[in-house]
Amino acid sequence: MITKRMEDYLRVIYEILHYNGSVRIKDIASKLNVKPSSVVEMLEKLNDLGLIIYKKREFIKLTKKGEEIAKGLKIKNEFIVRFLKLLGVSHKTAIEDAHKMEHILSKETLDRIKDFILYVETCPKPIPEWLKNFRFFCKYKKRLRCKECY
Amino acid sequence: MITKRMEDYLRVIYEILHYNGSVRIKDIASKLNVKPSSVVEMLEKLNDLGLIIYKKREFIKLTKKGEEIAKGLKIKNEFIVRFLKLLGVSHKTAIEDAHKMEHILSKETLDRIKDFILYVETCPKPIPEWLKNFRFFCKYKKRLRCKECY
DNA sequence: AACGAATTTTAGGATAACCTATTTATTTTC
DNA sequence: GAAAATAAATAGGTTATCCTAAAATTCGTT
Repeated sequence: MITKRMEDYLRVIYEILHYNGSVRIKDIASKLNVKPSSVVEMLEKLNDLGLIIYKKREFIKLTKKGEEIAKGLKIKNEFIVRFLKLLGVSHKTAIEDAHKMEHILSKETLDRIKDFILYVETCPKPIPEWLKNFRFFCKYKKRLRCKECY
Repeated sequence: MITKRMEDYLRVIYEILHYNGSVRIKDIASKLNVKPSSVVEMLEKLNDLGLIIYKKREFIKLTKKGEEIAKGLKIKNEFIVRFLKLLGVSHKTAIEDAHKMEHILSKETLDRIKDFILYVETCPKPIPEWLKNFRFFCKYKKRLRCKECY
């Protein structure tokens, strides 16, 4: 069974790998705010589960399976961030909340989130009128007349 | 520090209390899919934190503080469920996902969710055109012309 | 009021995370 | 190339949550 925390580690390993070319234990530790010894412990588990290849004092690699999971999380995460930002959530908070949401949302909810993004982004206008009005509403708690529904 | 799991217990106690008038350990256990012995252990912790009043073989009561937390969770939960349903998520999934989301969402995201609900519900039409169109889009993956943006 | 069933409590363990302190290995610098 | 600095690994603990099995208590029925 892959736990939420294992997912966190996989995502972080994936990110560092793609940013740096290689992963060091202390980097994982600092990204996740844990001590290196905790990282080593988790690396052993992930290795035993066939999600990474970890041998003492050697470079860490993701296996096919591990990489797939990490990539899936990253994609999920990006959708959630985009969604929250459409909703008017700030960049910083969107990222924070997305990291928590990516572990727990059902496929169904995630599909609706994707649909929502696509719906907004396929609008002929750069930002749909209703979304502009919603943003205004968030800021001033006042509804603008909207052509469509009045 | 109140953990997510403590929050789960508080919410369940609150719900059973308002549904039944009194709470029994086995009911909490079955709602949370744990064994009664685990419940007892948690009740002791919640009691020590001043969130409930629990004495062996007596009725369980929520303290002021415990009740506030539980009520807060319930309200959060209800907002999230409403929001997910606006997005087209099914009732069952909305409830499941909301129970997970209620522990983790930031105030900011929750505020945007509340705004979204209010924005939709204060529309002069019972369902805004764009939302109707979005629902259609979810189902058929096809955009309807929308007056406002074309 | 007593017996059996249901419920609650206790005792003793398990697991997944985390930690600190220490040891071992590698890398850098003189 | 050896000492100092950095990084990684190990050993031994902690905490939150869960469990099973057994003991204690209460409840419901006769």
